[in-house]
Amino acid sequence: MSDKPHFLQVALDVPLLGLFDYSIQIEDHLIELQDCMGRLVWVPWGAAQRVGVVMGTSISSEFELDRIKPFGGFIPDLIPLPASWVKLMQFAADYYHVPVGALAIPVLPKLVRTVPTKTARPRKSLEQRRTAKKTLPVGLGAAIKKTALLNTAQTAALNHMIQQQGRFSTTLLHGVTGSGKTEVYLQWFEQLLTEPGAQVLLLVPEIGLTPQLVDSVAAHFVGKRIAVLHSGTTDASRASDWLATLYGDADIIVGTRLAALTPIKNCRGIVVDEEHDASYRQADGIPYSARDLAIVRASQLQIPILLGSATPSMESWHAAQKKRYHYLALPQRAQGQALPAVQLVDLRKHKATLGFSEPVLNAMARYLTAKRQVLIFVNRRGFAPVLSCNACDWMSDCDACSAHRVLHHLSGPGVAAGAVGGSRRYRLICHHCGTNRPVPARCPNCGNLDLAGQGRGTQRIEEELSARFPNANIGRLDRDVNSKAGAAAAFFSAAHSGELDILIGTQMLAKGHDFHHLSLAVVLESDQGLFAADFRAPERLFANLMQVAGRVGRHDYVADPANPVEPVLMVQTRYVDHPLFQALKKHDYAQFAKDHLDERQQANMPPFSFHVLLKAQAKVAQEVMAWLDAARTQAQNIASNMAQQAKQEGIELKIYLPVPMPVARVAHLERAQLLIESNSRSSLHELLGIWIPQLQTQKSRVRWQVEVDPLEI
DNA sequence: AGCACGCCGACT
DNA sequence: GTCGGCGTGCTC
Repeated sequence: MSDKPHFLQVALDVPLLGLFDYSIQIEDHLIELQDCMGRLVWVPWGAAQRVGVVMGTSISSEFELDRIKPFGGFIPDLIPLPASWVKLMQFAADYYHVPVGALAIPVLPKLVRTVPTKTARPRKSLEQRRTAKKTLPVGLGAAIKKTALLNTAQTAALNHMIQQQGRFSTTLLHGVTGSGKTEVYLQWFEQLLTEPGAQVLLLVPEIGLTPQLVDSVAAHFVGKRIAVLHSGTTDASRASDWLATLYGDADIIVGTRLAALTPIKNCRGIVVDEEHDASYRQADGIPYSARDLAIVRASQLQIPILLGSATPSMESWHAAQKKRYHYLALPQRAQGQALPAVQLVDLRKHKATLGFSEPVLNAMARYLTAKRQVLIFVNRRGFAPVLSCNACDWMSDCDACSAHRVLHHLSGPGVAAGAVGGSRRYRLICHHCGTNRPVPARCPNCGNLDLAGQGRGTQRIEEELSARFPNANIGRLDRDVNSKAGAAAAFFSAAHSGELDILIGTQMLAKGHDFHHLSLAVVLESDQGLFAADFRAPERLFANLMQVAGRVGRHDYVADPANPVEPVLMVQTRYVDHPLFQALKKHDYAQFAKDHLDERQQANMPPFSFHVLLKAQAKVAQEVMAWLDAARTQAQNIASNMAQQAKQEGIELKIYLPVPMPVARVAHLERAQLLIESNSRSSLHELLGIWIPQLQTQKSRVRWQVEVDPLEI
């Protein structure tokens, strides 16, 4: 045999770009070098051991040979991850300019990315985990299965998707809430799954909030095996569902953003539900867009992908207008129900007391009397956004962040009467760093006893409404409720059974759920979305409002002349004439999108340009700004070197001045950012390819991160 | 990011 | 006398 050297190029979850070479004695492992591709390995890393993925193999290395260590071993009982997956990861790493391992490793189940040691052998081998759980959640049986009849638009959409089979295409399915997008997904999947060994991928924003979608999948697919992938499952079930996906044991894979990166044996079609949803992008850790990577994946695999939304992202809408995506509309609700009427309540004419205007209160009373549910949409959790002193200018500022600490009720409902100051029933919590403090008995600044919460959040609305409507059964859903085990489920079950009369909640209440008893939805305030600094704020506001509208009156509404309680969405605003609200009134997404895209084009904003954001943080603000200034100079130099050829092609690179982030200080760290805008995506990437390595070589206390296609700027 | 090594304050 | 603070430097 040969004694030629052999090397594995391994991706590790470390903040260093590139792959790491390790030597391997292939004879010892009875393996051909090329068969190592995609395998999970463990390797020595400094003093520790880590799990990595083999992204490449070689018989030579650029690294100093005497510093190359032998790799530790293969993760046992595991087939290699597919070549198509390796390719996807490589693309994603190049595109987002991040280490491959930083993307690929964290999405592996913990039980798979554990270094096997002699002392702590895993309790079960991966092979046992894969085979033991033969019964993935399987379709629930013939009694439940009913294939709904499709209306004309749904049938057209389904036929279109079936025609795409076996080639890459992106289709935008634009349908209002209740228009039956899910049924199109399911019947399309059913077609795809008739091919032996085929698998399909369904991406959803947040599984916990869309259990009804998962239920309909289970109900629809009798005898099919479903894998569910999201961060909320136990390690064991995450591992077995992941393995089922990799080995082709699962037919349908339903998951959140991380499922976009999961290895799948034979994926034949992808659906991204609610494609506009920010949770596909929002990141703790590496910022990537699961929706965009799903499209890349489809293109690499030459399979069709379907993006569904009632309020498509401006990017997708624009792509559909430019015919890069197919466009399909489901213009009506599947059962022909009307969309709720939208009433704008002019806050300049109707003064709001405790947040509620007279017309809204009257309507609430009327709907409650008629035994219909009422939903109140509030965009702040907690009791009051800030506690302040009535005698001086003290406010409950967080000492670690440039933000107020939010006044929170400690425990559930129960009206907390009396003074807030010193009460043990309240806490001050910073929503940025999480610090949690008691409420001072007196003003820390002047000693005054009169401390009061300013503004209102979900908890205060709940309390005030229970005083106004003492006979109403009120339930609340926000992140605080959702974080308590079982609390969200209890809320939804009470809401669905009709036990609750008033539902109060933040965004998460507007997602996915179908409330049969609900006829009135109220949005208390939304105007900050109209004039926010973030250019995407109107898009988010419109999507939220449409989503709230979609909760209302989705079920058979029987007109009763004695009780006129038709489905209604009421929005309180000071800007009734704003085009956004006028479009909302007509449920006219296309009108909103046109207006808003025109604005984007005027301002040269995405999707008419591309963004890259350099974010930096350190303890001292000047240090951050100085570092960003230096980084900016470097970027300008790189850009001017690129400029000559670029100019001929009309390429522009605009490097903005660094600015502090909207919340400048979080957890004692000062944060600022630098935006680069270009009409050429490839020029931005060329710039990053030179810039990032330069930034990495200079050592500094400043922590930084580059974000490609940032969602918020 | 971890994790070591390294040189200065309040404790059994 | 040492436990431990986190600054700095390295990882194929």
